Amino acid sequence: MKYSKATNYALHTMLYLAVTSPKQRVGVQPMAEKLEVSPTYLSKILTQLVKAGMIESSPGAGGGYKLPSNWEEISFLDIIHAIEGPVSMFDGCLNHNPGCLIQRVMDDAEGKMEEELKQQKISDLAEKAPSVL
Amino acid sequence: MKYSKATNYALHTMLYLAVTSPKQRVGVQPMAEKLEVSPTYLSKILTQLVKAGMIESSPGAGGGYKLPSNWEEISFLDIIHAIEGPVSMFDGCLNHNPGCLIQRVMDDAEGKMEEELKQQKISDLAEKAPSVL
DNA sequence: CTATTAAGGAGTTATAATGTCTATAATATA
DNA sequence: TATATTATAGACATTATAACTCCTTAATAG
Ligand code: SF4
Ligand code: SF4
Repeated sequence: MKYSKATNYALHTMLYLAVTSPKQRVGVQPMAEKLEVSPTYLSKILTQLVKAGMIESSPGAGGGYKLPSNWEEISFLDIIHAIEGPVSMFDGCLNHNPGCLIQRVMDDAEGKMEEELKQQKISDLAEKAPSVL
Repeated sequence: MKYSKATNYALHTMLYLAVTSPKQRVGVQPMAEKLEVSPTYLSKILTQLVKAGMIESSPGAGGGYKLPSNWEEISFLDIIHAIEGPVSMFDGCLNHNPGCLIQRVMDDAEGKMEEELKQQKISDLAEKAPSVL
């Protein structure tokens, strides 16, 4: 029951982009250095974020990543879901009882957490901590 | 980012005990059959629960497990912590900034979930769904 | 055309979860 | 006391997943 390092990297790169360049493009290398992770591995995570619409990419010289136009709406939950997938954290139900209580309690609790993560926008953090990285 | 099967088993055995025998002792075998898991593996999980004070055990003939006297106070969170440990789900902080915001947001969100899990008692489920297993 | 950068796929390694086996300890009962 | 029963413990094996590497391909700017 731990968030993966990939999620950690994703959150940090998003914050990095929000702080340093809402408009300019940034390549993998500088971010990989900051996070102390290999560029190739971080690249995979960034590709996942692109597919989820969290960032935009362009190849070639002068290319790199940048935030999309709606970046101020992006929440922690969006980023986490982009990496971890939207699946439920608990799926121990054998379905021998429709509307079971164990499953419902767990889902409800997870819902509370997601509610909070949905309200936390990456743009808020960029304002409050402009030099966090 | 998924709860382990062990946590699933733990929750189910606790509910089993709460429903079938708040006072009588139950061995591993019947529970292992219900959950379709090997008795030896379930045994380890039960031992963890014993050490955490979630259940009480006695060896020998006629032995087995039973709930402690304060069983009505036991919450989902207690059981989950007994298995998963009390550690934070997110620890991606390199500590290069005291009171960082990413870590705080994640911890706050986790706190919301735990708050909910703390309020959900296993005894409530036993009342509401007496024949769930 | 060439340098630069992202994307994709196949593989490897590391780590943790899951499960098995065997031996030991404790208890009730005959 | 002797025996059957049950939990506990540790070492081990297996499996699943995360984490990471390497190499190739595609796209773009100049
Ligand atoms: S969560 Fe409920 S319905 Fe699902 S397997 Fe467990 S007891 Fe049965
Ligand atoms: S969570 Fe904040 S302080 Fe910790 S490593 Fe990330 S940016 Fe730095």
